[in-house]
Amino acid sequence: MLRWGGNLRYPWVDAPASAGYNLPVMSVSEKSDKYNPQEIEKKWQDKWAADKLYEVKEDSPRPKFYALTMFPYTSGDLHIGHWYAMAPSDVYARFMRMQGYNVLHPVGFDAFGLPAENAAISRGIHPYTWTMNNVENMRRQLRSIGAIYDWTREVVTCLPEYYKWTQWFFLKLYEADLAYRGEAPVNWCSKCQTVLANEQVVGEGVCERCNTAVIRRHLEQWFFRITKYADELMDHSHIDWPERIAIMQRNWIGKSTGAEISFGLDHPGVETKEIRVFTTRPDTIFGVTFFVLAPEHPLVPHLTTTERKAEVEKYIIQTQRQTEIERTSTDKEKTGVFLGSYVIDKLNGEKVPIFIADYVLLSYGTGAVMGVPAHDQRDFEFARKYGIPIKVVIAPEGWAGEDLTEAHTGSGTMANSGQFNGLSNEKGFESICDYMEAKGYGKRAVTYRLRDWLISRQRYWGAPIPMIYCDKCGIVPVPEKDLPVLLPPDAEFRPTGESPLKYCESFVNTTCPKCKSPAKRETDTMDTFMCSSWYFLRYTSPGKDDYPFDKKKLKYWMPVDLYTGGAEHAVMHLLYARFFIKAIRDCGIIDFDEPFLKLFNQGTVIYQGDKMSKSRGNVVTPDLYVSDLGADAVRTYIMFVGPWELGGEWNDNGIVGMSRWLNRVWNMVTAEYKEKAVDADTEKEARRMTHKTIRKATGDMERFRFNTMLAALMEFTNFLGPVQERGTVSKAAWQEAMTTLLLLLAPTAPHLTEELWTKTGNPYSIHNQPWPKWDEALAKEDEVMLVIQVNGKLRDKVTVPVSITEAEARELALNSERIKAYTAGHKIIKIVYVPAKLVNIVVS
RNA sequence: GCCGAAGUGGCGGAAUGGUAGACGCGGCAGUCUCAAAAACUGUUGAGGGGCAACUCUCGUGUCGGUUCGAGUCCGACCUUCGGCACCA
Repeated sequence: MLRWGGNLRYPWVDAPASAGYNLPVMSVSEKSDKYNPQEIEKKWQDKWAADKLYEVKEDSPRPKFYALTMFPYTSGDLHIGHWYAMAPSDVYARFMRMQGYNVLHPVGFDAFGLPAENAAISRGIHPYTWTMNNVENMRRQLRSIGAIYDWTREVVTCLPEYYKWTQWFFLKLYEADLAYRGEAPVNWCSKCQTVLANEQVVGEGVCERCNTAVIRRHLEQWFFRITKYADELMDHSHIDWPERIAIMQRNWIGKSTGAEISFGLDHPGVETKEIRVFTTRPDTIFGVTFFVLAPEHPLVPHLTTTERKAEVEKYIIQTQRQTEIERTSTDKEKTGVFLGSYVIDKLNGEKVPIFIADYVLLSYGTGAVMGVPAHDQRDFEFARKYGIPIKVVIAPEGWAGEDLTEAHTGSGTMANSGQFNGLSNEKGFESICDYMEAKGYGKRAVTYRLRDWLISRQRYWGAPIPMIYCDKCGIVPVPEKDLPVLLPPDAEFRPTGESPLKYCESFVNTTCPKCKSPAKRETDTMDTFMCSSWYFLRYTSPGKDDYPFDKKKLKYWMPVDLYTGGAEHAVMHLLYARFFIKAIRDCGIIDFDEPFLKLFNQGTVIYQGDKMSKSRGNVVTPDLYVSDLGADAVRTYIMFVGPWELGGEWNDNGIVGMSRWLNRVWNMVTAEYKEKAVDADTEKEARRMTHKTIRKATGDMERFRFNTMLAALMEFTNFLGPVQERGTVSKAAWQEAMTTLLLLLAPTAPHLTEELWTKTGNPYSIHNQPWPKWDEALAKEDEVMLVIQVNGKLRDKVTVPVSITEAEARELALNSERIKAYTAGHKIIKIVYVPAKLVNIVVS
């Protein structure tokens, strides 16, 4: 007997043989009552919980599988969007469980963050109360899904037992010099009164949370050195992630390879004798005709001549006044001002005028740019506007010295470049770099768009950064034994938006751990993405209180085998978590490189033209559907509407169809089956359908194609309906079909199938049964429809045995009366044959 | 502007380069009923021909191409949605 399927490797799931007649026997009770989802769902949820059916241990002989879904933020209500994330992932986790894995599928709450604090300010509720009330409600709603969550492992990030370890990790990163305090221009949201990471500035430069325009401020803040890991984070070759997400991360990191080139400076009263620029095009160095500094560049005041001073200052003020939106608008005309001073191009000794222009950003590269108008479109526009010469040094093909109408950014032959003339620009790139490195004018260099991760937030509702400022000792970390640094419960929430911690004396005033003199605590709290960078480690070790996790248990479960969630986290959570794992690996805390081996992004649920979310005010709660049709119908519908990765507009048009179908399944299984007119063909067909359906459902499950899996199960029941009515198969074949149907449906509709499984005399629980296997020999068709085409157009169809030979098929096709009508009078040029599928007769 | 994904009936959607529209919703007709709902059965892409069993033509965003054969592959374009956006 042939055995197929991905579970071959795991003998302990060796199911009742797939050939089928020895599957558990069903005895159907005479009394077939109605399907009542409300009753059975409650009953089974309670029983599963009481029996600890879904609690997992690390001592299983089965291989582990860590199936993780991004934990929800404690907004207070679970909506259809949450179900769309959680129900299918539960189905997959259940499928893997039936496939013989020891499956960890935990749940928890991302519980720190601004909305809790806003509720405190606007409604006088303490953030803790607001959050924990929401947690309570969401727990209830999560339970109604009927998922296999192991609630003993629940994580709530705002509880001291959790954030103690968030703070501990901060200290470890600080010890490893991966956390530092530095001054930097930061994104400031005046409404939230806090800084934002670059990733949290969205759209046209507005705050991710409140849509307020973000402004720039210079502040001392805490940073993580994520840029140190830029290269490693660019590499997705060891993880199975959607290419789309990998590309988004790589674009965000934005690696540029080029050179750092030194320009000479000889300006009265300025000590600095060089300014460095970063360029990706060192091959165009001979085309430099101007030089640009960012308006905020510290050298600008010193390089401005007296007669240019007024104009330069005016321009700087003008730049500051612009919002990020205006300044970064691509189609804005390039503007700038000449400082009156010059740098020296070291390669040819020429004087190059220095400008400032707002299109040069202090935060990228060195904050200075060499202007090569002939080969950079921005520089080209700038040069045109200010009458700066445009010097071609990379000749485009066929160029005969005429003026360019736009910058030539492609490749070409080096010209006007002294000793490098005649080289291809690619060769010129290398030669010029070699030359500059030899002369000390510059060197090859790499720059990233990625900035260090700014984690300070001027808010109350977050994990306090465990640092102390002492007048004598400077910055002193809180000793590990003093963790957690607790949030003071009595802070005052003012509508000014300022952090309550700043004004909470009992919190701020402390003693220096080193010298014991009076000192002050850091009042900033950590970005919540810090909390979500390690929660999946905590799930492995519930309640551990002397270390963030149990090392053995961590080693058993990590890394996460499958992580599912929305693609909106591509450059925030997913990048931070990867960085965090690499950082603590380098601190010696763990020994793997990536947190999530496989990533799957489900689509977004849209409602009223927008992503469904509480903050957008367009949520649809599943509670009403659940109380009306049952959680099983909602689960089934969510998975049936389309491929999981696509998402789409929410409507409940078809949900009643799922309810109908589940009812049909109920009636079919509970009704007594009577053999009436058993016929060999139908018997064979029934068994074929059973095994074909197992094959289809298994393949679809593996690919997350839940919609087509359910369609296949529906086709199966559509086939079985008349069979049951007419009693045309043996009781054994019928029971095989029923057993298979329930097992295949078990992950999708866990309550209904459990009820029917036990009701028909099978041992509790269906969720401990192995996934059925198919027998390829039984699944195989023995007759197929042979399609006959003439010139690629369908002209006839005949039923033939699968074993038909090419010669037989050709003969059959040519002798068909229908076909003759199309071939008569034409010359047959060739005949294409696809085995047991199609004959195409090509005629003149 | 750049990167990515997607365009198929009234709707959600299905289809290893080989019968387009599986499955479900909705619609229509019927069974049951005093009637309705529920349930069940049949039917349902558009257009044409035939009393009929049937049959022909067109049809997967647009225009080309490759192929015996294209929803599927290639090129150009249009639309929608996500992401990035003066990154030197």
